[in-house]
Amino acid sequence: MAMGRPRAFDVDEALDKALSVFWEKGYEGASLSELTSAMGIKPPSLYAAFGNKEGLFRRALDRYEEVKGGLMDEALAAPGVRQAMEQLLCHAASLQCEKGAPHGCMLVTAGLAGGEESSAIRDELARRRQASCTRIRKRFERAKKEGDLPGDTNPAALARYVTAVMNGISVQAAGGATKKELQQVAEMALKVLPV
Amino acid sequence: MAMGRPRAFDVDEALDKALSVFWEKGYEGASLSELTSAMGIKPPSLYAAFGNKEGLFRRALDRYEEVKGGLMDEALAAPGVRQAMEQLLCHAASLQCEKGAPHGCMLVTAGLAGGEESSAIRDELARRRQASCTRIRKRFERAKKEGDLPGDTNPAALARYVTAVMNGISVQAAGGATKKELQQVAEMALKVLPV
DNA sequence: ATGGTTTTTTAGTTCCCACTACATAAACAT
DNA sequence: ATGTTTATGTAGTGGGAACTAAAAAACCAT
Repeated sequence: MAMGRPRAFDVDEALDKALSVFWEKGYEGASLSELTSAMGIKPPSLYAAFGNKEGLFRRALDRYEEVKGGLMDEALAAPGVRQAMEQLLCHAASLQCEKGAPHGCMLVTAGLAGGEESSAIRDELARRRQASCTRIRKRFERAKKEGDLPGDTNPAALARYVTAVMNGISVQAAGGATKKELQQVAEMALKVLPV
Repeated sequence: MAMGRPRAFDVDEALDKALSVFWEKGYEGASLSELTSAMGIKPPSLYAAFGNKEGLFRRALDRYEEVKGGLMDEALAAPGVRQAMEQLLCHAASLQCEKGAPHGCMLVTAGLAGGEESSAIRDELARRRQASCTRIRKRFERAKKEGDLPGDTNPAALARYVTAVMNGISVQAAGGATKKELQQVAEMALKVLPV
C-alpha cells in the first residue's frame, strides 16, 4: 500500500506556535488566520491534523501542561511540604511574569467567561485547574501522614487556598504586576502554613 | 427650541441588562444581538445612547462598581482591620457564587486575554482591579497609623496579597467552586494578618 | 512509469460580527 | 397646523470568523 505525501511541517513545533497564540489571546480571542500564520501552515493542513479549532486548543493545552506540570511535580517533590510550597508559589510568581511569554497561567487567562459555543473549553480549563488543585491536596495529605503537618490540618482546604493564591497571582500577572510584587504575595501566602 | 422624541427605554434598566450579559459572557463573548435583545432595544438605539460596544461596556462597568464598590466600602469601614478583612473576604466568597448572578468578579472574568481590538478594555479592567487594591492598601495604612497593625507591616504588600486571594476566589467561583469551599479559602487567608 | 494514498494549495463557502443609512414616529416651539 | 429635533424600526452594510471543495503535488508499491 502507498504511504501518501508526507507532512511538510512538524506537529510539535506547530503546536508550540499555536500555544503561544492561544496563551496570549485566549481561546476565543485567537483567530484561525492568526493561528495558521503563526504555525506557518494553511487552514486545510490545520484541519487535517487537528480536526478543528477546539481540537487544536486541546492539543496545545496538553503541550502546555506537559511543561508546566513537570515544573509543578518538581516543586511538589521537595522533601518538606514547606519547601514544596515555597517552590511552587515562588516559581509561579517568577514564571508568570517572564519576558518573552504571555503573563499569567494559561489555564486561568485563556477563558473564564465567553459565548455559549466555547463553554466546553471553559469546562475543560476548569477541570484542569481542579486537577492541579488535587495534586497539591495529595501533597498535603502525604505531609500530614508523614507528620510534616499537624493532625488537625485540612488538606483539601489548604490546597484550595494555595490554588486560589496561585490563580490570584495569575490574574495580577496578566494585569501587569511585577515579579517582585508577586513574590511578596507568595511570601505572605506561605505564612498560613503551620510549619 | 423643540425637544425631540423622548427615549422609550430606561437607560439604567438597559444598562443592568447589558451588565448581566457582559458579566456572564465577558466583553468579547457578548454579541451585540445578545445585548440588544436582553436590553429590549434595537441597535440604533444602543448606538445613539452609548456610542458603541466599548462605550456600553464602560457604562455597564461603572454600574457594576457602583454596587460592588459600595459593598467594599461597607466592609472596609468596619472598626478593626481584622473585621474589615473578614467582611471583605467572606462577603466576596459568598457573593461570588450566588445563584441568579454569574460567578466570579466581573473585573476578573470579563477579560484577561483577548484580541488586539479589545486591549483597551483589558487595560481598563486591570486599572480598576488596581484601584480596588489601592483602596485596600489605604485601609491597611490607616490601621498601621492607628496602631491596629504592627509598625513593621507593609501595607502595599499586604493589600496585594488580599487582592490576589480575592482574585483567586473569583477564578475558583467561575470554575464552579461552592460557597463553603470559598469561605474556607477566605478563612485561611486571614491567618496571614498579624492581628 | 502507473496507480493509490495522503498532504498541500487555491479559492472559495456560509455565517455572524459590529455597525449604520434611511425613512418613520413622537415629542415641543411657534 | 407646521417645522424642528430626537428616538425608533427596518433593513441593510462591509468585514472577518470558522471552515471546506477541488485540484495539484509528493510520496510509496508494484
